[in-house]
Amino acid sequence: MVRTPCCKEEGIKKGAWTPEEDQKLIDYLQLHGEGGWRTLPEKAGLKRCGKSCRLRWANYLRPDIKRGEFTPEEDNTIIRLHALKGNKWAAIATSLAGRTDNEIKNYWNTNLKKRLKQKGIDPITHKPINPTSQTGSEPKIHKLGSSGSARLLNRVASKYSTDSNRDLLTGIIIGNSTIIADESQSSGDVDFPTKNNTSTSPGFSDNFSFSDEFFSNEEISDNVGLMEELKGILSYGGADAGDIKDSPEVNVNYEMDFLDSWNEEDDLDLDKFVSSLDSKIGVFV
DNA sequence: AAGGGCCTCAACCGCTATAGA
DNA sequence: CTCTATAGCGGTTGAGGCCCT
Repeated sequence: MVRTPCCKEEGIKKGAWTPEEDQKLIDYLQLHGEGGWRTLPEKAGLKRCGKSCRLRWANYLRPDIKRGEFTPEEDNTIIRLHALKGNKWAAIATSLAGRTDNEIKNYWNTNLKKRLKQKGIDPITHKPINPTSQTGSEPKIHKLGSSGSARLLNRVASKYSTDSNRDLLTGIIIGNSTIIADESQSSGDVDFPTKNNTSTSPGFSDNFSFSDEFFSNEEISDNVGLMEELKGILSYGGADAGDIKDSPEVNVNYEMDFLDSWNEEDDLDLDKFVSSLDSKIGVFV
């Protein structure tokens, strides 16, 4: 059975939209609101199919659409969410205000995917393609400035790195450009990168890090960067449980609130925070 | 200047999901 | 329950611009 084409009528225009057509569509939608796409073209005086009108509006003409280059923060969000959700562009777009799924998809295919490959990261799995064979200039490695913060990240990572979501979390960590460093601890079954996890390991080498375009050394080593990382990890692992199979039963709302209310001027007692999280989760090494 | 190759991104296609009759 | 219309999604295409030779 042959599917009926969406724009089968004679005289239906295809291809690039003209400014005049755009204006007609805008005028109509401002007057009547969205919806009724099937009958919209005729009412608006457009020789287009309804689907084409809807897409033009959704991807280009909507007033809340943000145009222009993606920021490093947006890059990072896309990478992290792609590690989490895969090619679910519409789902990813909900986390980027003013960006459309189409725009994100294009940006991923033309920029981010390539950038990941250049860094030796598989853009599908978000894992290193071949960490032992990387050559060329040594990438700069971001190291966390505090052993406490490293320990915290490592613990949070370990907690959420069960078999089902380990790859996912690996992507999140990689996306954050961080070598989770804590030479004093090992997570046992979990092969998360550590300072001592060298190129002989099937995991990560010290050569493996992300581009400075995503986080500067300063951002990573200071508390602002750390807070963002923690929020990201906690929200993926805890608050957004529906996205992760076998997600922990641990409620991390308090920690999320703590991170939300924390500001740059505050002194951060990481050991205390670690203890708080540790006592709640309590399953780490 | 020309033209060939590459890149970007708006637009399209085909499919699924959902709502309502 | 079935059918139809519509909305939404992800993959793909192709026009146009840019760059290199």
